[in-house]
Amino acid sequence: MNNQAIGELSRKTDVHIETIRYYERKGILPTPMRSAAGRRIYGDEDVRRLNFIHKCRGLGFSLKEISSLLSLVDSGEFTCKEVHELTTHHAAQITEKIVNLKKMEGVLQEMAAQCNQGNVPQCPILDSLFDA
Amino acid sequence: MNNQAIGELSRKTDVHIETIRYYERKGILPTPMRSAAGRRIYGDEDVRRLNFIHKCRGLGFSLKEISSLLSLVDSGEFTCKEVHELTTHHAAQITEKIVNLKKMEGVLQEMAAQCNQGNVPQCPILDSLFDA
DNA sequence: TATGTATCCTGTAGTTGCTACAGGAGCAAG
DNA sequence: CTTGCTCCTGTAGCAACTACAGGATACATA
Repeated sequence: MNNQAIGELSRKTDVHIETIRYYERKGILPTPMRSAAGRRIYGDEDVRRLNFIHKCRGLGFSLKEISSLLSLVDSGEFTCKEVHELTTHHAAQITEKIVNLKKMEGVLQEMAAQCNQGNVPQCPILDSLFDA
Repeated sequence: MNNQAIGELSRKTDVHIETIRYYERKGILPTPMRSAAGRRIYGDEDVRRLNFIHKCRGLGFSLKEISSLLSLVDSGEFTCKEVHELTTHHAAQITEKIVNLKKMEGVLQEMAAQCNQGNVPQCPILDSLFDA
């Protein structure tokens, strides 16, 4: 189909209408054709591209990173190596986030374990948070 | 010390001056006394409170959550049980984040492993991202 | 006393990735 | 012809800051 309104694109890709327009403003989706009345008209290529963006977002890529990937694709001059680098770099960032969150998790669990959950206004969790 | 300027509070707590003023605007730090010339004056209690906030932020608590904790403390009517609940709830959220990030990490590593990193304009990573 | 520079003030705008209107216009069916 | 859905633009809000601009004050040194 090459004559889809924004609502249909939205349903097909599971991306909110306002998010689609946002992506357009941000230059990550191309400015589409318009109907006589000024409504956006999309084709299958847009579905494909938006699915790509959606999938990347789901993997935690920033819009900037997605832009880079799409620029590579659009230029047609990408190499597999470049894409691999962007991907592994991103994976490393995620790994780092995981490490940090695990540290937090550990501290929180440790604090919670100190606590007898009593009904008294005294709490080892707060104590340890207030200790500089 | 009970006559500290914002810069000193900042140095003691490792919180940026503008962040301190931001916390004040947000109502998470009390509006401080002012000098004759209108400069903020802080005491040791502020150092303690800001350290608490800073530590909580480092553990991934939102300002809203920190507000709740501080309200409990300020009211003096908290129980250890309440604090324990807030803490374990937050820990559970972090655990969830970790789970999600690990999924992402797995997918990314899998994709990257598919790739031979060649110098050709063809890439299994992109292929799998474009496939809906 | 003059001067320099460090610190402080307010207020506003930018960041990221959206989401949520308000207020208006078009389209399709009964 | 009217009802209700979809679409349009433009603006403002969220979190949690950060980064100025443009001005006032404080303190040390010459």
